[in-house]
Amino acid sequence: MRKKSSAPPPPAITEAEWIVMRVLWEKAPMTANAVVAALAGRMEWKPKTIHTLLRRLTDKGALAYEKVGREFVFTPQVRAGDCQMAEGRSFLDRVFGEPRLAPMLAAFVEQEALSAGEIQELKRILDEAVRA
Amino acid sequence: MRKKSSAPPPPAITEAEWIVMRVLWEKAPMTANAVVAALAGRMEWKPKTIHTLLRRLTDKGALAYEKVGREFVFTPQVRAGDCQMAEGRSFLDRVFGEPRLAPMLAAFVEQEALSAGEIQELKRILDEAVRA
DNA sequence: TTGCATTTCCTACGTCTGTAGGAAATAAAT
DNA sequence: ATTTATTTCCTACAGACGTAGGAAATGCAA
Repeated sequence: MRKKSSAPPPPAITEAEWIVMRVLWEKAPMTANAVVAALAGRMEWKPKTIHTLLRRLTDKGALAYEKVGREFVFTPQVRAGDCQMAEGRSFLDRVFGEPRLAPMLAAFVEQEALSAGEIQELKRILDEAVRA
Repeated sequence: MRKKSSAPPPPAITEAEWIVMRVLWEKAPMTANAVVAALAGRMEWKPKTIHTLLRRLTDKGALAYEKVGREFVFTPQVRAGDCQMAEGRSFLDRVFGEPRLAPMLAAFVEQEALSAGEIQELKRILDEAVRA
């Protein structure tokens, strides 16, 4: 049972920062260079850019580092799920005026943005939620 | 059957702009002053601020005005649903790395962020989507 | 037609974000 | 102990955004 997270609200993460957080959440602990390597090709970012993002994320408490040799090894200090929820609620508020999922789902349905397969998948997720 | 919107992608709308768009989508056509009045109390915005937002929204094509007497009467040029979908996909991409709803729903479930009532509501929405 | 009150138009400014460069520090090699 | 290669630290800068002020225009009243 995931904790209900009444802890301090996770820091706001910007678009570019989400990209580096995702690699960290997947493979941390990682050195700066490992992050650069993981993003090479996928992103057209100079290493300096990634270093800046790592520093900013560290400044805002989303990451912490430990010095190993002369390199820093970064580890997330916030859970992906917590950040996703915080962003999700803020998104729902901004775009739908309330923090519930229903209006968003309704909008997707209304716009015929869901395939039959995805509808099944969503139902399955909800069924398991009830059963849990 | 809502159109599938293959039209030009709706312009990006910022946080503050969403607030004014929501009142416009609800009660347009409206004069600038009507918008100011509608937001008075709810927002701590000076009228000038709202005027700026109306101008920026007009500049980016989200609104259009018609001159009536010496006032402008504003009307949305984009549908709420289209903007919500565009924002939604961009949000899902940014935060979950893919534009599907499933990971977001799974995150809400995982974080126990859904009441039993809301789960029922979501299921109902999906059931009607199938039946449509 | 001349003021006047109201609206719109243009300008501003600090912060955040994406994107990165150069300087300084420091571990490793010789 | 020096040199050198690598890492980190500090600085930068343009564009977007929140927030708004002052100037200019334009209907309306007298």
